[in-house]
Amino acid sequence: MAQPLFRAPVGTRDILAPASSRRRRLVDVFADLAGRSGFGLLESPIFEELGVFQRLGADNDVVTKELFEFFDKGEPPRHLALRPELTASVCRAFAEHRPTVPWKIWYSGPQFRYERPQAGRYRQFDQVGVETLGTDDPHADVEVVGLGVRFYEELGMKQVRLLINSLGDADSRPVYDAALAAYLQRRRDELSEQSRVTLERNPLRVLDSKREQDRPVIAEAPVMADFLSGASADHFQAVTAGLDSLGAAYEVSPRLVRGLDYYTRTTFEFVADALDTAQNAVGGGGRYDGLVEELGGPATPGIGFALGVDRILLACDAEGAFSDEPSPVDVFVVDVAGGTSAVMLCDRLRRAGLGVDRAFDGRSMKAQMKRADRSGAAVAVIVGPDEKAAGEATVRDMRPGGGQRQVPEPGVVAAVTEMLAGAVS
RNA sequence: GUGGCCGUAGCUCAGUCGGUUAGAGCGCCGGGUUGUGGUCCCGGAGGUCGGGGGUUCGACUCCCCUCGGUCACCCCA
Repeated sequence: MAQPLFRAPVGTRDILAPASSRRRRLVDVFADLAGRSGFGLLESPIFEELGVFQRLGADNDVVTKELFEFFDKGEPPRHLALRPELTASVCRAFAEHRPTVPWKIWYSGPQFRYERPQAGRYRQFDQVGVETLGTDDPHADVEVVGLGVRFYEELGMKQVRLLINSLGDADSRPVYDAALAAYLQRRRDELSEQSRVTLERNPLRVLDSKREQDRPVIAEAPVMADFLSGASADHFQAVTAGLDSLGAAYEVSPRLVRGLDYYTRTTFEFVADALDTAQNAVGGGGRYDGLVEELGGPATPGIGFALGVDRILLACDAEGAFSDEPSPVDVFVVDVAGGTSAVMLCDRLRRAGLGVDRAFDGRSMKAQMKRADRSGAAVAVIVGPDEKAAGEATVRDMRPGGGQRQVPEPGVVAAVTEMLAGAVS
């Protein structure tokens, strides 16, 4: 093949129409839902000072191995990184601006992680998300989680499961961590080699292992639920009770720990059962009560989630939800009389608010009609030498069995509008 | 970062034990008498067989390297 000189970098890709408009519609659905729920849009930089992300956890792959880092031309150079996620940026923005609480924001946009691509995983990927900062009211948890549930519903997805757990607070978590570490150490020999390494770095993460060998050990591991402080247990209870009142189905998943280290108390994940790939988590989030403080702000509780746009779309494909919308083109203008009429008619029809397209290069009538057909337009406006001479245009119904009529040029918009309003399949 | 599989037209693929001008479907372009799409028919354009090296009289076919894709691990949305 003729070798292109360049191609999209590994793990990135061009998204062409109509897939691109479908993505945009998905974000629109989310934006609408978040907006109606009192969340305002936060637009934050695509890159931040490296330190912002390093607060996510020193032994986390996302910040240790997967960061796109670079230096700018400052003197001295600033150490920057493309954002691997957005919660840290949100907390940084909160610490910087000190908005009145509760601060409820939503976001969408690309994020970057230097990983090997695979199904549902890209180096540049898109997420939508919400965050509520400044309150640890369990009802805020319910609002956030419930928003996620309703979003999938609005997309028409049916095979999404909500997994939820509590990781405990600053009082209970260390006790559990110690108990878990002790337990895992005791059965260390039964663990996979990988998990033994993980055990040294972060015992909690061992629970995340997908390796068959680790299953028995994980199955019998102590669960956080037994170590929750009274306050944490009450909080979790209130959250699940709230979800019950929403009629939102969920599964308490004692071993759900999630990847980022900053999570406390409520953690949750949305799993798409329609996806038979390894990457079947279409969203996840939780509470991060210490993160703002980590970033130099006032002690501020927070909760939020991020949903993976790419994976959601994959899951939608798998279960046949949120399909492509029909063509945005209502009318196609065919001009075989020099083309000047098309220039004018397209403009006039577009100004009337209609979706209008046309052909170029003075193609034959047959060719232009074919284009009109492919465009999905319900109506074609045809101008040939006869119409041109008479100062008229033919308005043709492209739908099966549709007829056509010739109208004076000034009446084209009205005739088209009328035809579009008429019997539609 | 590690491993498996794959790499032939824009897309999806076929290509016999290595043997002449590398094929199909879809898409694209044109045509099927004088101005009309969708079905049908005819024709056409389009490929240095991912790239490089090697083996051979001869490589799309075999070997090595490399790049890319894909899937899994890891990690995560």
